[in-house]
Amino acid sequence: MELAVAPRVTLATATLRAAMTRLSEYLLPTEREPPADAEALSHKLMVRAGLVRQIGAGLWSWLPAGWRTHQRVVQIVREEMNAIGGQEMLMPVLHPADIWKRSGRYGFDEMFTLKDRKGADMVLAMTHEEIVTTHAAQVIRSYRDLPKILYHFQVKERDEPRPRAGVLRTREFIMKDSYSLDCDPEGLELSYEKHAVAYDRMLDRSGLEWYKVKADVGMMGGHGADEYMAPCAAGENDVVLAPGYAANIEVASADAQPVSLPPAPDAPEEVTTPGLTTVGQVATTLGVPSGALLKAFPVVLDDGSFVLVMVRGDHRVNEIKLRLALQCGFRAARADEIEQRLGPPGFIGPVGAQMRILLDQGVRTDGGGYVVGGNRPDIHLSGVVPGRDFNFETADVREVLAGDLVNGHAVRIEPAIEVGNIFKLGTRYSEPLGANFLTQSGVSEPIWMGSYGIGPARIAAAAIEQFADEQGISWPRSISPFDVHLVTLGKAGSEEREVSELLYEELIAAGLDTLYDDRDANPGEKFADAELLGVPLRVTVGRKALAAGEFEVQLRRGQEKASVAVDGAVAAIAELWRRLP
RNA sequence: CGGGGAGUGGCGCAGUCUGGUAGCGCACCCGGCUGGGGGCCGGGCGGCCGCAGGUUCAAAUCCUGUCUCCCCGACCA
Repeated sequence: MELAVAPRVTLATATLRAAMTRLSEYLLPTEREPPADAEALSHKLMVRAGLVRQIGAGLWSWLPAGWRTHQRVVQIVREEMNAIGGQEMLMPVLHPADIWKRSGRYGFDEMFTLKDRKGADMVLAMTHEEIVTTHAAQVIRSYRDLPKILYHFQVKERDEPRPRAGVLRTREFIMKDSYSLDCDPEGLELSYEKHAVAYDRMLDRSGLEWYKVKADVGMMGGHGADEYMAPCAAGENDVVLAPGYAANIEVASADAQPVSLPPAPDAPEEVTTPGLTTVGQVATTLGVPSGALLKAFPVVLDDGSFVLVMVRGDHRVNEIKLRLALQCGFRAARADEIEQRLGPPGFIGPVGAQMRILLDQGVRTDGGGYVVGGNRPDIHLSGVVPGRDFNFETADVREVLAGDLVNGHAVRIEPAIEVGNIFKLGTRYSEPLGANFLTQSGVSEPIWMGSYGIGPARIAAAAIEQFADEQGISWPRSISPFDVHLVTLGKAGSEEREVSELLYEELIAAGLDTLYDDRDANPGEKFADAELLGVPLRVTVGRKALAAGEFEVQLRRGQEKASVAVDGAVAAIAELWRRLP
């Protein structure tokens, strides 16, 4: 049996080729059962498929096959960063604490800190804004030195309160973080847009389903942020989606679904509600929808003043949106404070309240009476009309619900994992760290910065979450640890085995990354392992097909089977590979 | 940080209540059979039962302390 010499195919990942990948020699410790404590699908499958192993809470080692996937994602990210003019560098993980003290970001609970032998405070990198900015301060002198996009792939250390779901939320992980340095807001805008383009391409190339959503800037500070979300069951965030709209639920805004209100009488009426302290209880007892109630959420601002936040009974206050609306930090009022300022918790309301009242914009103010707490034990008021019975300011502070409307379309809400984010930092770091440059007119100004992160491990895990089936992982071809999983069914010395050896060499020569299952194992075990690992193409060399002059090929996704003629097999396999998702 | 659960061989577990010197399945090693969906037979290796202290003639088992891990929530630059 002779194999036709295949034309050499050029593949994007050609530079990553590794030589010997015979399963008989390869470290791929597959397990039949998932770890008992694993919950998330990707966690179970990554361990079962031999991709990763845990060494402590939120601390994971990448085994050879898992690392291949990680590195493939890294390479995609690198290529797209380079394509927008990014310059790859490397900054340390261990930092002098002083730099973080100067930027005002020292002492977070999530920050790992330590002392060196001289007793100097050190920190482990949570991110690298402080470090790049320090370098920029040292090195950037003039507008002629700008703009720049600098990036690296480096370990981040975060003492997460609760690591979870395998590789999805860890205390140590590799992130590609890039930083743009510009002269002015316009320059930053351009760098930000370049990153948006690069991120779109990275995620498309990685084969993921993903959304770009509007996001909270959080404690990064700055002027604007988008997040890249991969929908999956193990996701930690909820994204709100409608045609032409995508936002993190933390900042999402939509029109509330209407609720029918009873007509309001001329004045509020007292109703007795003994012991009824929840919206559900009151609504049921009074026979009105819970949306016809107003819920009071008293908060104490950082300046000590009280604000009574009111949302519809079927809505929830979104604390991030509330913080944005208040432009101020706050905490929920304590029971004793509520008692003192308003009335018994469970019966508080806006009528007669001597404080600022913030009414969510989902509340109708065009007539119709609401039920509110009466600020006295066992008393509610019905027929309350905002504006008539109490004064208020309006703000959008409620959490969006599935079915709410954006541009007339009902939104849906999906769990998703954040795989990347882009932030406009502005001068948040350049000012405190003195990263200034001289403008054309000789004036010293702070550099305008942006910061952009993406997590290869999360991309890998999200891909598993999105495409796995009963049998195991089903990789998108661009980030699969291998291109082809070659299974020989022949015993040592058989014809199948000899042909497999030749085919293996030819596949590699053709530029296809091939894992060769040359173990002396039963077919069932080989197939089960192949499906668990999830390489997109499986080529099987078996006696019957070989006698017919064919190899069997199975596409992992959908498990569709096909045959290729032994003559020209490599070219045919390469062609199949090219057409994979 | 609040709530819940768990630490026994590489993985999954039983044994703990009722103390007597550790067991099962898979994996692994050796030999043989089988050879298209985790197959079969025989023979083996491997664990100071998370750690420390205590009670006892005797502790995986009872007591005290401690460490670790997981899940839900809070948190999440």
